[in-house]
Amino acid sequence: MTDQATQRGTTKARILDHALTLLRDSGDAGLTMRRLADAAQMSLGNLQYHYKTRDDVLTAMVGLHFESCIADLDAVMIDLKDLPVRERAGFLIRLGLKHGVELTDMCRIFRELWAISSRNEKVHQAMMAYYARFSERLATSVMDEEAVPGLQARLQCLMLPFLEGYSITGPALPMPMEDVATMLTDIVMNQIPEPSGHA
Amino acid sequence: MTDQATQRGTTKARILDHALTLLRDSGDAGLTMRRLADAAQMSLGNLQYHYKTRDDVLTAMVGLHFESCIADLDAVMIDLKDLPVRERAGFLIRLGLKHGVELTDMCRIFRELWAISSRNEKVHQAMMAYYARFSERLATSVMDEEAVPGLQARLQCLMLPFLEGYSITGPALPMPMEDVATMLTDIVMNQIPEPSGHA
DNA sequence: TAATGACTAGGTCGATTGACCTAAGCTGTC
DNA sequence: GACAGCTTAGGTCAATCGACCTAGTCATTA
Repeated sequence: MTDQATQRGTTKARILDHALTLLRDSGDAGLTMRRLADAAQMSLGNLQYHYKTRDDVLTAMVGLHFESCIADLDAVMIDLKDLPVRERAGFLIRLGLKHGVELTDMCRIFRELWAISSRNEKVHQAMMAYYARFSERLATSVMDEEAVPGLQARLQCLMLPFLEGYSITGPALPMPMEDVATMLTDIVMNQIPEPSGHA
Repeated sequence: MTDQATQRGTTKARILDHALTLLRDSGDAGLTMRRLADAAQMSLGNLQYHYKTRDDVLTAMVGLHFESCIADLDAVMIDLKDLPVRERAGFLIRLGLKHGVELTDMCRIFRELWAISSRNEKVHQAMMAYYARFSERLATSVMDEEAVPGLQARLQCLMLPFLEGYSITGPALPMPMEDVATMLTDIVMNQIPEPSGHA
């Protein structure tokens, strides 16, 4: 079962991978079982062997996408460990803001999921749980100790909404991304009562 | 043509109104010509008399929704004219944050439009133009004169992304809305070099 | 009176959908 | 060799879709 166990994971992952691509490119309505089977180069029957209904595909896909997002953040954090606080915050903020300017794949998928989540309680719960985990890691990757009570929570409430909102409204704003990044970094540093922060 | 002129506007508005409701409740895929005709209590033929294709409905709907959003803001601004800056900012921020907590109809529609806009250039352009107008009014309704060069732009880049992002991530954040409102109000006031700001 | 705009009620068309089904082939494990 | 898991290739089913069409009604306008 060694090969099969690998294949099992691979096939399902392949399906979900193509499902995400379809969702990104053609939206909720564009993600049909037939198109998905075509994209994943398998028969419809086989697709339905792995995922009985379209809804099963949807929920599994959400899980995969969130996991990969958090994994992305973890991967970046490794390189940032030893940087000073301001550098680290600035780097993470710039990374987040870029999604809006370039309209990342990840970003397109999130837009679809936001729409789906307002009509699908299961997806909505999954997204909120993901955002909670994600913003927590974001905050701790800026400051891993609690210098002031409630600092982590404040950083979460500051960065997560801003970054997500910028991914939608970024192109409509009157300042270049770099200036926005500096502004937000200043604001974040102002929350931290350290010699690194200014006035 | 007096009656007809009124009716013409009324009928189209009625169609778009029901279209927005359908979009909000059942998403992009749920908004079909037949369902729309049913919802608006008219024949499919008549609906197609007013809007030849589904795409015509979509684009017209986007325009209507944006106009009504800006009109909403204008209506609120009238009552806020004479309040002190901090009160005004706080009121507007709380108003914006509420959309996320309660998941307003307006908010649901925006989520659908975000998804559509990433696959429809026309809708995307319309949304960016709207956001630019909206954030401008938001900024001027906090501070109508430019106390410092670039202040308006900074307020726009601060408030719009945050409020829109909060409408998605709000329920996942570890602080109650009221505290987030206070934090954001403080940050906004810190941008304004006035005796009203602190520290 | 003739024309026009708004509207109803119905039908047709090809195309697509999700769900479900069957019969068969393949490849490892027990 | 039996069995389980994975896969293909096809089919059926009722339902829905957007677009297009026609024939007719009714009120207002010119």
